[in-house]
Formats: sequence, C-alpha cells, structure tokens
Amino acid sequence: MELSERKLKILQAIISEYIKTAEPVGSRTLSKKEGFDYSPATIRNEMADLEEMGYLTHPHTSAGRVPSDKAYRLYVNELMERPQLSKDEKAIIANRLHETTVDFEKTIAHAASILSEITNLTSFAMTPKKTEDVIKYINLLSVDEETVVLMIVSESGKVSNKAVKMSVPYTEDSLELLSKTMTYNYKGKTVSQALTNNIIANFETDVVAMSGMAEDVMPNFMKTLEDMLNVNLYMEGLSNIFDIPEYSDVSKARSFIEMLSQKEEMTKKLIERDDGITVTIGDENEDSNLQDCSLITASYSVDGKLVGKIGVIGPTRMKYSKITSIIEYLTENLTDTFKLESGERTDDIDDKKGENEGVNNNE
Amino acid sequence: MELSERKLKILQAIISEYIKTAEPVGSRTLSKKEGFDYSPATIRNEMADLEEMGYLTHPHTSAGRVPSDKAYRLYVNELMERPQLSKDEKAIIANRLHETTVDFEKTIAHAASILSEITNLTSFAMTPKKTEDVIKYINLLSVDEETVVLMIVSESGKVSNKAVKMSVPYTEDSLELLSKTMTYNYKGKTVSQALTNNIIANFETDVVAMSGMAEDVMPNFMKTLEDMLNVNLYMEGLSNIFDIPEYSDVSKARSFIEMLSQKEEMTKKLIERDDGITVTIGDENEDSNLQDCSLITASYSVDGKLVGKIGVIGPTRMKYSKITSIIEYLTENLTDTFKLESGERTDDIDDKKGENEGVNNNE
DNA sequence: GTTAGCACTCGCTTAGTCAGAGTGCTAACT
DNA sequence: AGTTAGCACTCTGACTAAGCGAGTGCTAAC
Repeated sequence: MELSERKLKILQAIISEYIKTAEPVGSRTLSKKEGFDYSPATIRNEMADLEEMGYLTHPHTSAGRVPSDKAYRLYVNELMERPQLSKDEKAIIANRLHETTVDFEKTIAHAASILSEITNLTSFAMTPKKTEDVIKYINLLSVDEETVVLMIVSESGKVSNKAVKMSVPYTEDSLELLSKTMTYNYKGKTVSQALTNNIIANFETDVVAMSGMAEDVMPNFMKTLEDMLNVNLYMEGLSNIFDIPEYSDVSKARSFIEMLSQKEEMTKKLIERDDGITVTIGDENEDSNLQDCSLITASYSVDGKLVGKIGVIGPTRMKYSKITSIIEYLTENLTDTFKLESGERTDDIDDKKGENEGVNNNE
Repeated sequence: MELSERKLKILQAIISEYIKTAEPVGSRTLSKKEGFDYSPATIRNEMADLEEMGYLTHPHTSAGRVPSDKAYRLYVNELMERPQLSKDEKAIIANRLHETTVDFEKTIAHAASILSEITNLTSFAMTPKKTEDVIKYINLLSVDEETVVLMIVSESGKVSNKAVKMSVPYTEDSLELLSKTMTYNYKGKTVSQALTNNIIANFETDVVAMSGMAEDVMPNFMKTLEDMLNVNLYMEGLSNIFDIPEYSDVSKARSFIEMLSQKEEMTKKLIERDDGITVTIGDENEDSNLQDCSLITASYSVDGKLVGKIGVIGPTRMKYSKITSIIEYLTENLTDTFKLESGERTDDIDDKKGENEGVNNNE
C-alpha cells in the first residue's frame, strides 16, 4: 500500500497531537482539528490502513491510536519541519552558555544543564575522548626536596599534572634533563601511543644516574596519561522524567534512573554513536532499557579535532523538531567556543548559517 | 512518666523491628519475639504509654506502632549498640577503597560509591573546602610562542594549572621573574586571602615591562584560585531510594531526587554541618524536603587540615548502628589515605582502635 | 500487675456496576 | 468509488460494596 498524501497528513497530525498530549489520539479529535474536512469515519478507515502498515498501534480496542517507532522514524526523516530557532531563543542559549567561567569542564557541564532546562528532559554532556590528543610538552618542576610536579601539555591545550614524591634526591639540572628527554621521546605522539610503548625504559639503561628518578616518575607519567584518556560524563535534569506520564510508574522510573546512573555504561554507549546529530528512536536502541526512549545526540569538537558528545534522552514521544534544532545550535556554539581558545568570541554566530529566521515553531 | 526498663526494651524492639520491616509493629508480633514473656495485652498497655510520651505513633487506629523521630533520637543516643565491623567487612571496605587510582578526586568519588553499595542508600562525598589551603609555589612555564602555563601548588599537595594565551611577547627570563615575584607575594597566603587582596597590582606599576604579561596572567590566576575553592560533590546510589517503601510514591521520589540534584544547595547544607559523625533525624533537619529523611555525615581530613564530608541519606527508618560504624571506618580510612600522601599505606588500620572484634551485629 | 476475651475500627482487596471514549462494520449517500 | 452516518461492541477507569485481617482499647478475671 502506498502512503497517500492524506495518510501522511493524518499520520503527521496524530504524531504531533500525541507528542503534545501523551494521550492516544481518536478519530473524532482529529476530525475536529483545523484543516481536517473528513468525518471521523473516513479518518478511522485511514487509521486502520496506517495501523496495518505498521505506523500506528492500539493500546486496546477502544483507545485511540498511538504512533509506532516506525512512525516516529518517518516523522523525523521526512515529515517534521525543522524550525529555525528564533533570535531570542538563540540569544538565550548563547548567553547562558557564556555566563560560566572559562574552565573547560565546567562549560561542558553547564551546557548539559542548559540543555536540560530548555528541553525539560534529561540531558548529558561528555568531554572529548582524548585518545588522539597529541603530547606537546612534558615538564618536571621542583616543588620541595622530595616533591616534583609532572606536567603534560597536549596540543588541545589541556594541561595535566601530578605531584610526584621522589624517593631519590634530585637536582634541578637532572630534572631538566629528564623533562627534555621525555619531551623528546614523547612529543608528537598521541596519548594512546605513548601509553602503549613505554619508551623511557631504554633511556633508563643509558643514563644510570637518572634511572632512580625515572622509576619514580614513569609510573606517575603513565597514570597521568591514563587519566587524560578518561572521559567525564555530566548529567542533568534527572528528575525531569517524572514529568513524563510514561514514567509515572515507579518501576519504570527506577530502571531509567538506574540505567543513567551507570556512568561507564552510558559513556560507552555515547562514544559509540555516530558523530553529528543522531536520533535513535525506541527499539532502534540496542539497549533494552532504552527501548522506550529516544536519544538525540550531537557532537561538538575541540580545536577541530577531539570530539565530545552532548544530547538528551526522553520518551519516544518527544518534540524531535524543536529539540534537534536546539541541540544543533548548542553544539555549533560549543564548537565555536572551543575554537577561539583564548576567549574572545565573535558575536555573530547567530548569523552564521545565513538568514532564515523566525518561522515555523510548529509545536 | 518515667521510661521504665521494660518500656525501653519494648521501644527498642519496636524500633529495630520497624527498621527491618518498614511495617508498623503490632503487639502480637512483639510478644512472639524471643525474650518477650509478656502477653500482647501487656505490651499494648506499655505501647499506649509510649505513644502518650511521644515515642510512638499510630498511622491509623488499627495499625501497629511506628517509632517517632524522638524515638529514633533516643535510639541513636542511648539505645543502639554500635557493632564493631567484622574483620571481613573492614577488609572489604579497605580493599575497595584502594582499588582505585591514586587520583584524589577519583578516590573521593569512589568512596561515595562504596558507601552506597554497602549501605544500599544514597551516598555522597564532598571534596574538601580549600579556603584554608596555603599557596606554596607559583610557576609560569613557556609552552609555545603565545601560550604559557600557570601553575599553582598548594600545601595540601594539590596542583592547579591553566593555560594562558599571551597577548604580548615574553621571554623565559621575564616569565621566571614574574613567577618568582608572584610566589614571593603569595606564598604562605591562603587561597581565600590571595583572592581578596590582589597584590600584584602594585607590582605592575613598578616594573613596566612586565605589566603586559601580568595583565594576561592575573585574571587567569584569580580564576584558578576561584576554581581551587570549588567543592565537588559526588553522589551515588540515587536509584536506591526506590528500594525504600516510603518512596514508592512517585511524587515523594521525585522531590527526593529533585532535592539531591541541586548540587549547590546540597553542598552548602553539607558544609554547614558539624564535623565528626553527625546524625540528623527527620524533622531535626531544617530543610523541609529532608524531614522524612535522616542524614548521617562524617568528615575526613586531608593532611590533617582540610576537611571534606561524606555521608548517606535515607529514610528515618535506617540501620543507624551499622551505617554509623561503616561511615566511621570509611572516614578513618580516608583520612589515613590522605595522610600518607605518597601512597605507601600501612595495612594495620584495621587494628588501630584496639581489638574489640566480631560481635553484636544486632540487625 | 498481668492476662484473656471481645467488640470495634480501619485499610486493603476483590467483585461488580456504570459511564465514556473509541472502534469496526454495514448500509446509505454523493 | 469514495465518503459518511449509525449502531453494536469493547475496553478502561472511576466508583461502590462487601468481606477479610490485623490490630487496638477496654473490661473483667486471674
């Protein structure tokens, strides 16, 4: 069977009605809608067809129709209009985003909370996976007789450090030599490369005098590299799920929160997702806990290379169009922020994509 | 009316029974308990007295008795026995605690998750408030032509850093001079002192050549100091509240999670609490959202000075005795970990408080 | 002072009823 | 042939009533 013009129209109406109300949509409700000149009976016939084709379901005989995941997929791919955000909305996002400190981690966390506030959903933001970050510079600094600080600067601008207790005496000169040697050996390598081949081992044998120092420093160096690979996941608006009728059931709410609390799991799932804006709907999600949810994620980049993710999670019945636009704008903004590292932002991001302004907020 | 021996015994029995089952305790149940040689009727009389005195309440006429907050307070202060943890339990905690990396923040977060796992409650852990942390050492390091790294080492061993984009050219020498000057000016000051009196301002006027550099560096210095003051709050086991019958009501669960999600609020509340083990029960909590809950917190210290908090939050009906012991042991362990900075722990913490082993797990 | 007995009170569960919403089908209409 | 009105049917959700069980409070006897 073909999806006629009218079927599409009806399907779209059902979806947006259901997104708004969370109630199964009946034929009478639809026929009363503006622009619908068909009687309930006609609509019922079309609905029956749509159901046969897998776009609608029936909670029970005497209930209205509910869109299936397949319907949402069609909606997202073809039916929905992507409203440009209004200037005001954009301004709100941009301002909120820059009200925070310049600290990277905080900005990411803040982005998550903005997203959750605007969408009224549960949101998350992930710091970039730094596997590909390149070591630029390694330094050892004397703090006191038995403490030095190991510092690793990477191309992305991230500086990691670690205090190291030295078990052997050291001199400023030997520290400097060790720093230089380490930099020489590791500079230009990615963090993950550096982790896999422990180059300094060779070095130790060469300069015996320094092997004691190296023994103190290297384990800490490795630990620090490992730390650099860690991805942080920020989550906001957990309690928003309680606003969603689907989760007024305690056991459902429970498993939702339980799932989200497992940060490692969640992080892994998010990393695996494609870059760019990605929408997965209901049973398209592999995780069984997620099959009642939809996930919208997008990626931002730092310095044009490292890629982090940000997104929302909510019921399949969510405002895909609006939320997609919001996330898109937010990630553009983030990427932009992390490009002009030093903080002097240009303020014309708003107009970046040409002027297609203030229109269809169809929700 | 006096609290006779028998009344106390009955009250204690009601409390521990109720803690275990979450069901109102009836007179028959009690009379069947081992060591209770009184008939239900006798017990009923005593119960009536206890209710009159404010230690018990009645959800409704035909229900059993439920302890009041006043009863829990009595229980915590006088009735409950504080079981020493068994060697096994201690070993589990200690091992779990040290299975993590040496990274400070991670250890704290990990402590929270251990606590939540063991107690099956929602737990939290707060990094220390560093207002009193003393600046030890400030350094500026050249990374490339336009980037330097600002590094602040504090007495507590914490190293903070920030990449600074320089708008003016600089030389290694001038960097070193600026580092030295800053160290000279700020060394020995606490972070909060340093924040309040911006000493370097004077310096700028003295050495004109450096004022450009200082202008780039100082705002970042201040930002970094502010960052150092930030307290992180880690929370674990949020979904554990769903195990608690009291929170099977969605709206209750909601307000619980909502409250906990407001990290700033929570942090403030926790900071305000007394150090040492502190138990607040039900309406003893000022916050109205917390009046159905009890809070047990304890403080750990870093290097004998900075103080952080860790604790659990749960229904007033919680296993005070066991949980208190667990938290006490955990904080001792944490404090100890952060004393022997370099990581070589002695393994005799278990025996620190003398041998009073393997007894009354009365729950 | 303690206990047995008994009437009484609630809350929870199950079954039963009823109104409302919505469907599916058939037959009539355009 | 597509559209519509009408009607029987189904299912849910809210409400009500009855019965059970747990537990109390009181009285009178031990």
